[in-house]
Amino acid sequence: MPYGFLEHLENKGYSQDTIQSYEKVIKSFFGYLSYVYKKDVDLIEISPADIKKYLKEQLNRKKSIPTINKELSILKTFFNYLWEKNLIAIDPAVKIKAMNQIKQPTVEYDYIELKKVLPQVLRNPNYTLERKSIYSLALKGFKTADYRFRKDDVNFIDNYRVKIALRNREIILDGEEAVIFRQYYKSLISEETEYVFRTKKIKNGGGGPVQVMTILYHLRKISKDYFPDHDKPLNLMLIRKAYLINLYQQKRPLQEIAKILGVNDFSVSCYLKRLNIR
DNA sequence: TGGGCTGAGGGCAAGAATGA
DNA sequence: TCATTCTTGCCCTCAGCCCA
Repeated sequence: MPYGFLEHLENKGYSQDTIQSYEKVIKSFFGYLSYVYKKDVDLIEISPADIKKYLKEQLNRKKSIPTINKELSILKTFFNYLWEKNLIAIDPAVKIKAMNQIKQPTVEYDYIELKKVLPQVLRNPNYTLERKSIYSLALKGFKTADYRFRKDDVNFIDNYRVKIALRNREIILDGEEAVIFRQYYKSLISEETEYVFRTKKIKNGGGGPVQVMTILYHLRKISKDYFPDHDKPLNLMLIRKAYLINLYQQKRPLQEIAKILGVNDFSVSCYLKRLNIR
Protein backbone atom coordinates (compact mmCIF):
# COMPACT_ATOMS: atom_id res chain seq x y z
CA MET A 1 0.00 0.00 0.00
CA PRO A 2 1.52 3.35 -1.01
CA TYR A 3 2.57 6.20 1.24
CA GLY A 4 2.20 4.32 4.53
CA PHE A 5 -1.58 4.23 4.26
CA LEU A 6 -1.84 0.55 5.21
CA GLU A 7 0.17 1.08 8.39
CA HIS A 8 -1.96 4.13 9.14
CA LEU A 9 -5.11 1.97 8.96
CA GLU A 10 -3.55 -0.71 11.14
CA ASN A 11 -2.58 1.90 13.73
CA LYS A 12 -6.16 3.14 13.77
CA GLY A 13 -7.24 -0.38 14.72
CA TYR A 14 -9.11 -1.23 11.51
CA SER A 15 -9.79 -4.95 11.03
CA GLN A 16 -7.89 -6.99 8.44
CA ASP A 17 -11.14 -7.32 6.45
CA THR A 18 -11.38 -3.57 6.15
CA ILE A 19 -7.71 -3.04 5.39
CA GLN A 20 -7.86 -5.64 2.62
CA SER A 21 -10.92 -4.02 1.07
CA TYR A 22 -9.18 -0.60 1.18
CA GLU A 23 -6.07 -2.02 -0.43
CA LYS A 24 -8.07 -3.62 -3.22
CA VAL A 25 -9.99 -0.46 -4.08
CA ILE A 26 -6.90 1.75 -4.09
CA LYS A 27 -4.97 -0.72 -6.26
CA SER A 28 -7.94 -0.87 -8.61
CA PHE A 29 -8.06 2.94 -8.78
CA PHE A 30 -4.35 3.31 -9.54
CA GLY A 31 -4.59 0.46 -12.05
CA TYR A 32 -7.37 2.35 -13.81
CA LEU A 33 -5.28 5.56 -13.91
CA SER A 34 -2.27 3.69 -15.31
CA TYR A 35 -4.50 2.13 -17.97
CA VAL A 36 -6.07 5.46 -18.96
CA TYR A 37 -2.87 7.54 -18.95
CA LYS A 38 -0.56 4.72 -20.13
CA LYS A 39 1.88 5.54 -17.31
CA ASP A 40 2.17 5.61 -13.51
CA VAL A 41 0.34 8.74 -12.39
CA ASP A 42 1.78 11.09 -9.75
CA LEU A 43 -0.44 12.00 -6.78
CA ILE A 44 -0.42 15.69 -7.72
CA GLU A 45 -1.73 14.83 -11.19
CA ILE A 46 -4.92 13.19 -9.88
CA SER A 47 -8.01 15.38 -10.33
CA PRO A 48 -11.63 15.09 -9.16
CA ALA A 49 -12.49 14.22 -12.77
CA ASP A 50 -10.26 11.12 -12.58
CA ILE A 51 -12.15 9.90 -9.53
CA LYS A 52 -15.53 10.58 -11.15
CA LYS A 53 -14.46 8.75 -14.32
CA TYR A 54 -13.26 5.81 -12.24
CA LEU A 55 -16.59 5.62 -10.40
CA LYS A 56 -18.46 5.83 -13.71
CA GLU A 57 -16.36 2.96 -15.02
CA GLN A 58 -17.38 0.88 -11.97
CA LEU A 59 -21.02 1.70 -12.73
CA ASN A 60 -20.50 0.51 -16.32
CA ARG A 61 -19.15 -2.71 -14.88
CA LYS A 62 -22.61 -3.23 -13.35
CA LYS A 63 -21.45 -2.71 -9.77
CA SER A 64 -24.26 -1.60 -7.48
CA ILE A 65 -24.58 1.95 -6.14
CA PRO A 66 -23.79 0.94 -2.53
CA THR A 67 -20.60 -0.76 -3.70
CA ILE A 68 -19.54 2.29 -5.72
CA ASN A 69 -20.30 4.53 -2.75
CA LYS A 70 -18.21 2.25 -0.60
CA GLU A 71 -15.31 2.64 -3.05
CA LEU A 72 -15.74 6.42 -3.06
CA SER A 73 -15.70 6.41 0.72
CA ILE A 74 -12.41 4.47 0.69
CA LEU A 75 -10.85 6.87 -1.83
CA LYS A 76 -11.98 9.82 0.31
CA THR A 77 -10.29 8.31 3.35
CA PHE A 78 -7.12 7.69 1.31
CA PHE A 79 -6.90 11.20 -0.15
CA ASN A 80 -7.73 12.77 3.19
CA TYR A 81 -4.80 10.83 4.67
CA LEU A 82 -2.49 12.09 1.87
CA TRP A 83 -3.73 15.65 2.44
CA GLU A 84 -3.11 15.44 6.21
CA LYS A 85 0.42 14.16 5.49
CA ASN A 86 1.01 17.09 3.10
CA LEU A 87 1.56 14.68 0.24
CA ILE A 88 -1.01 16.54 -1.87
CA ALA A 89 -1.95 20.23 -1.90
CA ILE A 90 -5.64 19.71 -2.69
CA ASP A 91 -7.85 16.76 -1.80
CA PRO A 92 -9.46 15.75 -5.15
CA ALA A 93 -12.13 13.56 -3.47
CA VAL A 94 -13.40 15.98 -0.88
CA LYS A 95 -16.23 17.50 -2.95
CA ILE A 96 -17.41 14.34 -4.67
CA LYS A 97 -20.83 13.27 -3.43
CA ALA A 98 -22.05 9.72 -2.98
CA MET A 99 -24.63 8.41 -5.46
CA ASN A 100 -28.24 8.11 -4.36
CA GLN A 101 -30.13 4.90 -4.27
CA ILE A 102 -33.76 4.34 -3.35
CA LYS A 103 -34.54 0.72 -2.78
CA GLN A 104 -37.49 -0.91 -1.10
CA PRO A 105 -36.61 -3.74 1.24
CA THR A 106 -38.64 -6.89 0.68
CA VAL A 107 -40.01 -9.45 3.08
CA GLU A 108 -40.12 -12.96 1.65
CA TYR A 109 -41.01 -14.97 4.76
CA ASP A 110 -43.76 -14.67 7.34
CA TYR A 111 -42.49 -15.19 10.89
CA ILE A 112 -45.58 -17.13 11.93
CA GLU A 113 -44.92 -19.51 9.06
CA LEU A 114 -41.27 -19.88 10.18
CA LYS A 115 -42.31 -20.51 13.76
CA LYS A 116 -44.91 -23.04 12.67
CA VAL A 117 -42.33 -25.42 11.21
CA LEU A 118 -40.04 -25.22 14.27
CA PRO A 119 -41.52 -28.34 15.98
CA GLN A 120 -41.14 -30.28 12.70
CA VAL A 121 -37.53 -29.17 12.37
CA LEU A 122 -36.78 -30.10 16.00
CA ARG A 123 -38.28 -33.58 15.48
CA ASN A 124 -36.78 -34.25 12.07
CA PRO A 125 -34.78 -37.51 12.49
CA ASN A 126 -32.56 -36.64 9.53
CA TYR A 127 -31.33 -33.38 11.06
CA THR A 128 -28.38 -33.04 13.39
CA LEU A 129 -28.77 -31.42 16.81
CA GLU A 130 -26.58 -28.62 15.50
CA ARG A 131 -28.91 -27.86 12.58
CA LYS A 132 -31.94 -27.89 14.87
CA SER A 133 -30.24 -25.52 17.32
CA ILE A 134 -29.17 -23.19 14.52
CA TYR A 135 -32.79 -22.90 13.38
CA SER A 136 -34.10 -22.33 16.95
CA LEU A 137 -31.63 -19.50 17.45
CA ALA A 138 -32.24 -18.02 13.99
CA LEU A 139 -35.88 -17.59 15.02
CA LYS A 140 -34.62 -15.53 17.98
CA GLY A 141 -33.22 -13.05 15.47
CA PHE A 142 -29.62 -14.27 15.52
CA LYS A 143 -27.04 -12.69 13.21
CA THR A 144 -23.94 -14.69 12.27
CA ALA A 145 -21.85 -12.93 14.88
CA ASP A 146 -24.38 -13.96 17.57
CA TYR A 147 -23.61 -17.64 16.89
CA ARG A 148 -20.04 -17.07 18.04
CA PHE A 149 -20.86 -17.27 21.72
CA ARG A 150 -18.82 -19.50 24.02
CA LYS A 151 -19.68 -22.46 26.21
CA ASP A 152 -19.25 -20.20 29.25
CA ASP A 153 -21.99 -17.90 27.97
CA VAL A 154 -24.60 -20.65 28.35
CA ASN A 155 -26.57 -21.03 31.57
CA PHE A 156 -28.96 -23.96 32.00
CA ILE A 157 -31.63 -22.57 34.30
CA ASP A 158 -33.43 -25.91 34.55
CA ASN A 159 -34.19 -28.86 32.25
CA TYR A 160 -36.47 -26.79 30.06
CA ARG A 161 -34.88 -23.36 30.04
CA VAL A 162 -31.53 -22.13 28.75
CA LYS A 163 -30.16 -18.62 28.99
CA ILE A 164 -27.49 -17.50 26.50
CA ALA A 165 -25.58 -14.30 27.18
CA LEU A 166 -24.73 -12.54 23.92
CA ARG A 167 -22.63 -9.40 23.55
CA ASN A 168 -25.62 -7.05 23.62
CA ARG A 169 -28.59 -9.08 24.83
CA GLU A 170 -29.73 -12.29 26.48
CA ILE A 171 -31.64 -15.07 24.78
CA ILE A 172 -33.89 -17.60 26.50
CA LEU A 173 -34.69 -20.96 24.93
CA ASP A 174 -37.49 -22.93 26.51
CA GLY A 175 -39.38 -26.18 26.09
CA GLU A 176 -38.41 -28.50 23.29
CA GLU A 177 -35.85 -26.13 21.78
CA ALA A 178 -34.06 -25.93 25.14
CA VAL A 179 -34.03 -29.73 25.41
CA ILE A 180 -32.53 -30.07 21.91
CA PHE A 181 -29.97 -27.35 22.63
CA ARG A 182 -28.95 -29.05 25.87
CA GLN A 183 -28.40 -32.34 24.00
CA TYR A 184 -26.33 -30.50 21.41
CA TYR A 185 -24.33 -28.74 24.12
CA LYS A 186 -23.65 -32.06 25.89
CA SER A 187 -22.39 -33.56 22.63
CA LEU A 188 -19.61 -30.95 22.67
CA ILE A 189 -18.16 -31.98 26.05
CA SER A 190 -15.40 -34.09 24.51
CA GLU A 191 -14.37 -31.24 22.21
CA GLU A 192 -11.69 -28.80 23.30
CA THR A 193 -13.21 -25.83 21.49
CA GLU A 194 -14.53 -22.98 23.63
CA TYR A 195 -17.26 -22.18 21.07
CA VAL A 196 -20.71 -23.77 21.03
CA PHE A 197 -20.94 -23.45 17.24
CA ARG A 198 -17.53 -24.18 15.80
CA THR A 199 -15.80 -25.20 12.61
CA LYS A 200 -15.15 -28.91 12.34
CA LYS A 201 -12.48 -29.29 9.77
CA ILE A 202 -10.23 -26.62 8.47
CA LYS A 203 -6.65 -26.54 7.35
CA ASN A 204 -5.53 -25.18 10.73
CA GLY A 205 -7.29 -27.86 12.73
CA GLY A 206 -10.84 -26.58 13.29
CA GLY A 207 -12.47 -25.61 16.57
CA GLY A 208 -12.72 -21.90 15.76
CA PRO A 209 -15.99 -19.98 15.65
CA VAL A 210 -18.53 -21.27 13.14
CA GLN A 211 -18.33 -19.90 9.60
CA VAL A 212 -21.23 -17.98 8.14
CA MET A 213 -21.37 -20.38 5.21
CA THR A 214 -22.02 -23.31 7.53
CA ILE A 215 -25.03 -21.61 9.11
CA LEU A 216 -26.39 -20.70 5.68
CA TYR A 217 -25.84 -24.23 4.49
CA HIS A 218 -28.07 -25.60 7.26
CA LEU A 219 -30.74 -22.95 6.71
CA ARG A 220 -30.73 -23.76 3.02
CA LYS A 221 -31.39 -27.43 3.78
CA ILE A 222 -34.32 -26.43 5.98
CA SER A 223 -35.61 -24.14 3.20
CA LYS A 224 -35.49 -26.96 0.72
CA ASP A 225 -37.43 -29.29 3.02
CA TYR A 226 -40.01 -26.92 4.47
CA PHE A 227 -40.24 -23.89 2.13
CA PRO A 228 -39.70 -25.34 -1.35
CA ASP A 229 -42.03 -22.80 -2.98
CA HIS A 230 -40.13 -19.70 -1.88
CA ASP A 231 -37.96 -18.02 -4.51
CA LYS A 232 -35.23 -17.15 -2.04
CA PRO A 233 -33.75 -19.72 0.35
CA LEU A 234 -33.80 -18.83 4.04
CA ASN A 235 -31.00 -16.73 5.44
CA LEU A 236 -30.46 -14.95 8.74
CA MET A 237 -31.37 -11.51 7.38
CA LEU A 238 -34.70 -12.73 5.99
CA ILE A 239 -35.56 -14.33 9.33
CA ARG A 240 -34.57 -11.18 11.25
CA LYS A 241 -36.71 -9.04 8.94
CA ALA A 242 -39.69 -11.36 9.38
CA TYR A 243 -39.16 -11.31 13.15
CA LEU A 244 -38.96 -7.51 13.20
CA ILE A 245 -42.25 -7.17 11.27
CA ASN A 246 -43.89 -9.70 13.55
CA LEU A 247 -42.80 -7.87 16.70
CA TYR A 248 -44.07 -4.59 15.25
CA GLN A 249 -47.41 -6.15 14.33
CA GLN A 250 -47.70 -7.33 17.94
CA LYS A 251 -47.64 -3.61 18.83
CA ARG A 252 -44.38 -3.96 20.76
CA PRO A 253 -42.71 -0.60 21.52
CA LEU A 254 -39.71 0.22 19.31
CA GLN A 255 -37.41 0.25 22.33
CA GLU A 256 -38.45 -3.29 23.19
CA ILE A 257 -38.02 -4.50 19.58
CA ALA A 258 -34.56 -2.92 19.45
CA LYS A 259 -33.61 -4.62 22.70
CA ILE A 260 -34.84 -8.02 21.46
CA LEU A 261 -32.86 -7.71 18.22
CA GLY A 262 -29.79 -6.16 19.84
CA VAL A 263 -29.82 -2.95 17.76
CA ASN A 264 -30.64 0.65 18.59
CA ASP A 265 -34.13 2.23 18.41
CA PHE A 266 -33.18 4.38 15.45
CA SER A 267 -32.25 1.39 13.25
CA VAL A 268 -35.61 -0.24 13.94
CA SER A 269 -37.45 2.98 13.17
CA CYS A 270 -35.54 3.54 9.90
CA TYR A 271 -36.15 0.02 8.72
CA LEU A 272 -39.88 0.06 9.42
CA LYS A 273 -40.10 3.38 7.60
CA ARG A 274 -38.37 1.94 4.54
CA LEU A 275 -40.85 -0.92 4.54
CA ASN A 276 -43.67 1.65 4.44
CA ILE A 277 -45.37 0.09 7.42
CA ARG A 278 -44.78 2.94 9.79
C1' DT B 1 -21.66 -39.00 -5.46
C1' DG B 2 -23.51 -35.98 -2.38
C1' DG B 3 -23.18 -33.84 2.10
C1' DG B 4 -20.36 -30.69 4.55
C1' DC B 5 -17.66 -27.03 4.31
C1' DT B 6 -14.62 -22.97 2.62
C1' DG B 7 -12.50 -18.65 0.05
C1' DA B 8 -13.24 -14.58 -2.42
C1' DG B 9 -15.56 -10.64 -3.46
C1' DG B 10 -19.76 -7.87 -4.05
C1' DG B 11 -23.76 -6.18 -1.41
C1' DC B 12 -25.92 -4.31 2.37
C1' DA B 13 -27.09 -3.04 7.31
C1' DA B 14 -25.86 -0.64 11.55
C1' DG B 15 -24.46 3.14 13.73
C1' DA B 16 -21.78 7.43 13.72
C1' DA B 17 -21.22 11.86 11.76
C1' DT B 18 -22.94 15.69 9.51
C1' DG B 19 -26.13 19.07 7.91
C1' DA B 20 -30.56 21.57 7.44
C1' DT C 1 -34.12 17.84 16.48
C1' DC C 2 -34.56 15.12 12.79
C1' DA C 3 -33.12 13.58 8.26
C1' DT C 4 -29.48 12.36 5.41
C1' DT C 5 -24.94 10.84 4.35
C1' DC C 6 -20.82 8.35 5.34
C1' DT C 7 -17.95 4.68 7.33
C1' DT C 8 -17.17 0.21 8.76
C1' DG C 9 -17.38 -4.49 8.62
C1' DC C 10 -20.70 -8.23 8.58
C1' DC C 11 -23.62 -10.95 5.43
C1' DC C 12 -24.61 -13.50 1.27
C1' DT C 13 -23.72 -15.85 -3.13
C1' DC C 14 -21.03 -18.42 -6.17
C1' DA C 15 -17.89 -21.77 -7.27
C1' DG C 16 -15.48 -25.45 -5.93
C1' DC C 17 -12.81 -28.55 -2.66
C1' DC C 18 -12.71 -32.44 0.71
C1' DC C 19 -14.05 -36.69 2.40
C1' DA C 20 -16.89 -40.63 3.73
